[in-house]
This record gives sequence, C-alpha cells and structure tokens, in this order.
Amino acid sequence: MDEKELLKFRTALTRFVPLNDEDWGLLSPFVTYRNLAKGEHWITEGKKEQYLGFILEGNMRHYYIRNGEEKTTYFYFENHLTGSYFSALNGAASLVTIEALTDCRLLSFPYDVLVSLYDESHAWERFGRILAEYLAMGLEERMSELLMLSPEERYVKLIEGNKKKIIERIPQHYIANYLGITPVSLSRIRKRLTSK
Amino acid sequence: MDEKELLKFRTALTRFVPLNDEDWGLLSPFVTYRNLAKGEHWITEGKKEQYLGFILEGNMRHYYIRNGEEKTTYFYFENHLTGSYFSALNGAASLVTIEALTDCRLLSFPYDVLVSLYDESHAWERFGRILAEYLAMGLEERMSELLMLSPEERYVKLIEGNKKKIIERIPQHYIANYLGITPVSLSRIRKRLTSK
DNA sequence: CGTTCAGTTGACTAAGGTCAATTCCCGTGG
DNA sequence: CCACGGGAATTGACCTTAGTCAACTGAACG
Repeated sequence: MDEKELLKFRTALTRFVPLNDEDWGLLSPFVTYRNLAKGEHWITEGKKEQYLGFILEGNMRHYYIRNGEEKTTYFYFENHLTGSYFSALNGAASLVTIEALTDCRLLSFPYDVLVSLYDESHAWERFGRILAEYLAMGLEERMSELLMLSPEERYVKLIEGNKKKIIERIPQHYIANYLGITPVSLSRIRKRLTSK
Repeated sequence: MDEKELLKFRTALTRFVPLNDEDWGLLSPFVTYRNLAKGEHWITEGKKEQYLGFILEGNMRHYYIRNGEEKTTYFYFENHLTGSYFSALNGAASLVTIEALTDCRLLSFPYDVLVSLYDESHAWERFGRILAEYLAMGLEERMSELLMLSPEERYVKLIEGNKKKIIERIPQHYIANYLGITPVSLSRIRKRLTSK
C-alpha cells in the first residue's frame, strides 16, 4: 500500500471532519486497492453492494436504469468518494449502477466497517453526519436545478459553473443524459447557443 | 406546555434514533410553541433562520423563488419536522421559503441548540446523522423522479403512491407547481387520464 | 481502407407553455 | 335566501421545445 495515496485518502476524509491517528487507525487496516478497466462496474444495480470507494485515478458515471433506459445522475472524479451510499445504508440491493468511464484506480473499504465505526467513535459518527449532510446538499442542488431550470439553462450553468470537469472530460452523450435530454437535443442546444 | 404534545414530538424524534431521558432532557427545555396563520411564513427566503419546527397541526409548503416564480419542492404535514435545514447548517441566509397553507401549530427549537447537542452527546450526533440520511434519501427520490419521469408519470405516481395526503389536502395549482408544470397543463393531464 | 461510434442535421410528432375566455365553487353581504 | 365577487379550475387556439427516426459526416482504430 502506497503511503502517499493512503495519505491522500485520509486528507480527503479530513475535509469533512478532523481525524486523529487513533480514529484513522480504526479504518486504515480495512482499506484495499481496487482497479477497474474502462466500462467495468464498480456498483451494479440489483446487487447488494458492500464497499465504498475513493477514486485515486479515473472517472465514473452513476446512473439508474428505467424501462431499459439509462438515466445519469452523477459523475465522479479523482479524489472523491463513490458508492451506492443510500442503498448500502438500508442493506437493500442497489438501485443504481456506477460504471468506470476510464480505467480507474480506487481505494476501497467495506461499508460495514464504517457503520461499526459509527458505534465505536463519536468522531466517526460525526464524519457520517457531515458526509450525509454534504451529499444531501448536493442532491438538493441537483433537484432544484431539475425543477427550476430548462435543459438549455442547465447546460449553460454546467459550462459557466463550477462543474467544468464534466464538460471537459465527459463525452457529450453522457452529458445529455445527465441533463435529462437526448444527445440530439443537446446538439441543437449547442447550435442555438453558438449562434448567439 | 402540553405534555401530550411534547411526548408526540419526542416520539417522532425516536423514530430516527432512541433517546433516553437524559438525551431528551438536553433538548426539551428549549422547545416552545409557535402559531402561524394561514399564509404566514415560517421561513423566509433571504433571512438567516435559526429555528427548526415540528408540526402539531396544519400543513406547509416549501418553495424556492426564481425569476419571481415560485417553485415548490416539498409539502410538510403534521407530525413532521420542518425548516430550512441546509441553509441553517452553514449559517447562510435561507434560499427557501416555507409558508403555512393552513393555520398551523408548531413546536420549535433553536438550530444552535441542536448543533451544540452534536458536540455534547454521541446519541444526538447519531440523530443528526440519521436525520441527514433520511432527508438525503427523500431528496434522492425526488431528484430521480424529476430526471426519469414525465410530468404525467409523476402525477400518476402521486395518485397511486404513498403521498395521497398531497392529493387529498393540497390545492391543485400547488400540486402542479410541485410537479414542475403549470396548473393548465395539470388540468389537461387529468383530463387525458380520466378519458382512459 | 472499412468499421464503428459519436455527433450533427433535417423532417415530423408530441407535450407542455402562454394567453385569454369561460365555468365552477364558495364565502360574504345585502 | 339570493346576488355578487374572487379565486380555482377548465377549455380553446396557438407557440415553443424536446423527442423520434433516419440520413449523413467525421474521427479513431484496427
């Protein structure tokens, strides 16, 4: 296990909440490497998924399947946590699939371990609270955008906003899916916008 | 303070996490009554809001204002918590307004108190985690519905689903707003559906 | 070179938005 | 008890935008 990469992970967690050596020592023995080739699933819909991951390298796509159609809700990039968090919470089969869009390297750890840390340590419980709050704020923002903005406005916001990575690194047809429209419509929206 | 109503509140919190007398005693002294007349705001956009509420009686509407248009994201009914939770979290001015749709009676307590309980007690920290997880799961469901379903499908789901209260007790033009469409369109959707 | 897949473009359809008129419901005051 | 006023809901006519299907272009890769 590369110490630098482990430290990167620890630092990322510390963005949520301070972790002293003792807290960290409760989790670190359970952390292992995972590699995914482009196209492989990290999480598969219908399976009970037991791991959370931290992306060292690569990016991933989080989507639902409805009537055979994929609906993308999120993209993950390096230095962030990834997993079917809320499915894991209640132990149910995952409703979502998370797929590697590029070759990926992850650090992974079992969800159970995190849950048991919630019991053992107030600091980890706080971590869990702040993580859930962070995820909820992201979901609230996404939800309110879907309710308040037209597809075109959502695309403009993606270009101008703090999500440049998505524009720069994700193929256009996935972006269209993320915006809730077809690739054809996104192409037309782009045309409309450049003609202004 | 009516003991029965206080107990109702305590019981509702216990749905999230068990609270012993000591835990409960940390919060209960800070709980006070609040009454709102139909049309009054419980939370107003742009203000720093410092209270969470528990609805004893009545129902409320949670909405954003965008370009002068209201966009309803949620309805609250008796026996549930209400407040601008995520605005309160980071101490910023509220982005949302919560308005009484009927005369309402609430129990209310300061958000600061809850935050200080997170420091004082592991049990309350856990309460905070589970509350945030609960809210996040609700947001995820709402978000995925907006992404995956057409307005008509969303309306059908509202009728058939576990949200009957909304259909029964909320005026139709607010429901339309909640679905992300105009009252005119909802009326047509209803017509389409009954003619089947 | 072909094959494949992403992206663009055109023609047509479907669904929701907008504006305006009308009807329905309900509460209030004469 | 009835008449009136006002807001909610419905309906019609027309517009705008995204979806669908299909053809075409272009770049990547063997």
